[in-house]
Amino acid sequence: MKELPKNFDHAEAEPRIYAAQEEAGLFKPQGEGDPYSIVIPPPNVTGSLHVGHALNNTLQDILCRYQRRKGRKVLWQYGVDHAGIATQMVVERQMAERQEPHRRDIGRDAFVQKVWDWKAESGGMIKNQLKRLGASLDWSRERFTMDEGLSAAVRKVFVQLYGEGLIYRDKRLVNWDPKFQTAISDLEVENNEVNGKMWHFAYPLVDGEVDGIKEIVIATTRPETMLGDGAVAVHPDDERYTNLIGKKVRLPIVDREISIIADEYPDPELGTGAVKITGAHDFNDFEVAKRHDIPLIVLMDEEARMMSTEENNVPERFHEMDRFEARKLVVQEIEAMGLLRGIEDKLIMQPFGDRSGVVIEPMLTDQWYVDAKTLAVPAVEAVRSGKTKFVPENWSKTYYNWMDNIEPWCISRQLWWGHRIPVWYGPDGTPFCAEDEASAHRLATEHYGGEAVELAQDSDVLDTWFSSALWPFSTLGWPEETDELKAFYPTAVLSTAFDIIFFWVARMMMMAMHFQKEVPFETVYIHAIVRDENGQKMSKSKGNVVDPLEYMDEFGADPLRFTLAAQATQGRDLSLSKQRVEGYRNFRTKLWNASRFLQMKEAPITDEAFDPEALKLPLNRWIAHEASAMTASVAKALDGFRFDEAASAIYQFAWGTFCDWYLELSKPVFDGGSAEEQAETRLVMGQTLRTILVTLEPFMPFVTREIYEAMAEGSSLEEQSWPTSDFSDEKAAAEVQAAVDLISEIRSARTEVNVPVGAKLTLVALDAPEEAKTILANQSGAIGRLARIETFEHASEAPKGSIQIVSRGTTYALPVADVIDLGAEVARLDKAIGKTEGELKKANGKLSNERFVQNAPAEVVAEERSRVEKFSEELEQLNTAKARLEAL
RNA sequence: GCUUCCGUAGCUCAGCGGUAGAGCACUCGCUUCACACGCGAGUGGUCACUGGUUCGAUCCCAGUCGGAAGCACCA
Repeated sequence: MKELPKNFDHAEAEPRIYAAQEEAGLFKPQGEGDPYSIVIPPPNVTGSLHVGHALNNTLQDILCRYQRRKGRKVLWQYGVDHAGIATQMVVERQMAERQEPHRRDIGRDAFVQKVWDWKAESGGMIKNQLKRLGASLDWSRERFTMDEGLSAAVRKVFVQLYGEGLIYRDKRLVNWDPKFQTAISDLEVENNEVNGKMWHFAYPLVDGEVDGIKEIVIATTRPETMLGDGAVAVHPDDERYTNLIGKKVRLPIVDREISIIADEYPDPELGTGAVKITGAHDFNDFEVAKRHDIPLIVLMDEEARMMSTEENNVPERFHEMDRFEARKLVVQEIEAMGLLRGIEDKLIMQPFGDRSGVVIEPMLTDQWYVDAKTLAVPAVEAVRSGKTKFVPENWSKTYYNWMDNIEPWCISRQLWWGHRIPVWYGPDGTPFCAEDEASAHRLATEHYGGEAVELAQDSDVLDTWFSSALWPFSTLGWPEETDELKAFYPTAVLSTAFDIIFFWVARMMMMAMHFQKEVPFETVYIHAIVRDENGQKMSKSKGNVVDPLEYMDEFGADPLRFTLAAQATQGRDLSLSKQRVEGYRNFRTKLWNASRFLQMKEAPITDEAFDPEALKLPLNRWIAHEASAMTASVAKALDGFRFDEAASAIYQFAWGTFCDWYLELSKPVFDGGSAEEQAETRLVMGQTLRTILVTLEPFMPFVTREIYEAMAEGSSLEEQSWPTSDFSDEKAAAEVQAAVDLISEIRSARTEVNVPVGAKLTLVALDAPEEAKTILANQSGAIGRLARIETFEHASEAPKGSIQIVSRGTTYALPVADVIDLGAEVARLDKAIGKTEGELKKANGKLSNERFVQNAPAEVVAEERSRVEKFSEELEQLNTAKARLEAL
């Protein structure tokens, strides 16, 4: 044994241990066991570790380390994604800060090179942070979505889906981010409530009055879009407007005639019941416009500035005007024309780009789409049939809900950083989709009858999620048929927060089912959201973001990990508080000190053959019995993703059972036991510590390894397999438990009656049955030391001036003579009597209910009968004790 | 509006048909030879409310109230 220092220095030990393990190749797949794999949800290349990562990676690490102990050949696949918008934004910002030319000035290739340079320098910061956390990822297999291999996978998938008609080009409205000047997905749009206004504008009827009406009033929150109105719609059943349907109105400012049409879309209850239809700038209007063949009039350019063109008829004075300025001007002009009919204040939902923070504009553009509806069918079926399971199960509803309402997936982005769309256009715009330019040329040559032509590649790139949707198999080498793919696909678990079910899980499921004909993972484990200690969602704007690195600095990675695991309950968010982390730091210290105690008693972790059946001392048989129960329950908990239950089972056993009782009860063995008993106890101590360390290692990989190193003779923690002892000895367990109970009751009585802590007492067992006598004899050392009993006696009558306690049917008297506080003792007995009476009454009540006796299962009734018996006896003894006391 | 989830000790949360639990906090005591980041002993709960099912409900069902989240919509 190497002597453990008085304290564990996490700041020194953790990096040292991690480096040694990485060096030793322990994080790579080991051995010949049944493969087990997890792919990390790829962090953004721009990302740094936040508590969500800390939680998710702690849980994955626990699973991986646990499976390694169980002999599985584990691959935990690492990698990051290229985060199209985020990364381009970061690099552009950096260029601006350095006052370098804008990307448009340096051109596409130079800019992309700059991004690669940035990545080499500052990308993947999260890697070292994950190492600090102790994540046992296989770093040697690191992948990046823009790697050559993964890019090849992307091209292959695109080309195949295109060939199958599952990728197509279409002109539709998209969410346009005017800041980044690209389409973004619905999921990157945040809808926020803002204070807005609703303006009422009158559009005059062209042919004069109809039934006394000369105008129709529409309401809008976005006046600038009226310049592109193609119609006014009313509900066909809205009697106010029936006579106006088919009439024309004159659109002010642009001075254009548009029709009043009937459509189911307007809700007569809302606004004025008449809706302006701006097909090119509103998702709902777009649908209406399509139904009625209403022209789509585009008003804005890529920066969401107004345009004045021949097609849109917008007056020249609006040209290149910001959309919000245009709004003011439109209102002004309408008012000047006397057509403003009202302004209301209104809370409106406005879409914002989650990264740019600017108002998103619906824009009519050409984009590439994936036919998600078709791909979703097998992906849904895989979950319905149970091939992939959600844990907790109820998240599958969210998944179905999303999948059942899935929209075409817009995969093109007007960015420079990302996978370029593998489509080339001929001089007449004919698209040729191929995995590389040469193949595109072959297709083109064939198409144009042997003539070689110039081709221009589509300038857009693919949505980042397009490449990360392939992650579970592209990281394993696909489209190559690699050994890894064969061994590790499908993966065992995907662990993630619920907010990514749509973003990612759904898309991985679709791509995997289509290209592998096999699910990407057997289980989707959805973990909680980490909130602050007040249960508030963490956000930068609230300033309540907890930095996991700070906790690691202060307490080390082990306590943070244990805290996260212990709080990772299913179906509930977790609140992370410093106090909690501190508490588990204390647990680590407790274990450390217990190990130092073992060293003091010269009880190392040995490789000696250990057969619990051969143990002699009930104490040792008891702890072996408890230890095997603990390891079984931890395994069961982990198999069911109950990290909280697993953590608490270890904590309970290590502190509550091993330290508080076993080590204390071992002390009298070392005081007065035989040499054999001491040797046996040393052996069992070491074995039990080994069990604790092995089961705790997935949760606290650092301190467990440090202790094991120091305590073990000739073995290392990493070569231990998961303890699977099914040893059990109810008799020994009952005996030790009886002693533990008696000690507790004596301690409790002593305190309540104010017996001085140091006073050594005599314990008199009153008419004890044989069984109790045996236990008393076997456990006198333990009881003597822990309950401060000097002598043990047997009698039929309690000595005068005794505290009396009833434990497991036997009355024990503790003569304390003058020390006794008579009033306190009577109160104590009264309390016990009251409690027992209550229980007795409840049990009797049940048994006197005929229907209970008739209907309840026999064993429940029997249990209740034995409770009555037990409580009656106990009550009698307590009453006798009280009578005795009062007779004094 | 639709769909989830949650109301259990002061706090954070387990439990989920048959004796209410943990950690922290709190109170009292303790230099007991591993540990004061500790040891020992305690205090603290009509398990949100109302009905129903059941021999029996914190647990199942329905509703009410309170809180959170996601999705959709708001001209």
